[in-house]
Amino acid sequence: MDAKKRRRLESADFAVGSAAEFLGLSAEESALVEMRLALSRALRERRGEAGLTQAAFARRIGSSQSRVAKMEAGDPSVSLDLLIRALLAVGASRRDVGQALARRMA
Amino acid sequence: MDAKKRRRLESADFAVGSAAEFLGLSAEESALVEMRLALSRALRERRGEAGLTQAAFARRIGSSQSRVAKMEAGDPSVSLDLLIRALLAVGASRRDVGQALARRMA
DNA sequence: GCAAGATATGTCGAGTCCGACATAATGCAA
DNA sequence: TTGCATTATGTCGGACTCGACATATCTTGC
Repeated sequence: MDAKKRRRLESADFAVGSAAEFLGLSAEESALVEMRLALSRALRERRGEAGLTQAAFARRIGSSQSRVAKMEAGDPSVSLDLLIRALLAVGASRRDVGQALARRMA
Repeated sequence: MDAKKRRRLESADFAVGSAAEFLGLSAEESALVEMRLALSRALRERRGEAGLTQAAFARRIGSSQSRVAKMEAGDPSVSLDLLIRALLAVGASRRDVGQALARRMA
């Protein structure tokens, strides 16, 4: 997989416009990045609504505060797997995850 | 994460009824298994429609026939990450992935 | 029933991702 | 400001997933 080689990309802020084109990402690569960001946002929202701190949430899912911070930051060291597990842990359904994953930027 | 310890579960066939309850999986765990299976099915469908053998598809995405077989079998050694990348590689959109992931068994 | 193509299963070294820890930055009430 | 809670960033050892290879088990046409 070609994407593998270019893995450690900055997760980017999208401060103005799509950073994807700027960085020369393929359609597949940018779809992956967008998915990660979309799930990140969903996770932060849900954790907030649940009134949990990152540390409290980390304890609840058997992880650490730093990793939760990275999840929510869309850090490239965080897999979609982990994000999805975390979402399920805050009560998201399979359907919720599917929607979150497909949702476009605000 | 508690799921971690019980990781290497058989991916199960669901020959009759939900194997999830039988195996004593938590809601979260079975949601993950179901997602993996749902993506597996979507991948096999799309590859079929594209008229590709597992080997041909593997070459196309820079992987191996055996791993593609495992992807389609819902093997626990295959991450959701990989399945999603594979789906994108056969032309699925982010939306397609979201739908596939949420779709219930036939 | 055989052969050949396709798919499935088992294993392994290499590289990735995870939780943990340390520490820095940010926020926010007193 | 100062102090305390929360969130962000950097780094590691070890667990996990990857592609690859070997081999076994289907399929399908003959």
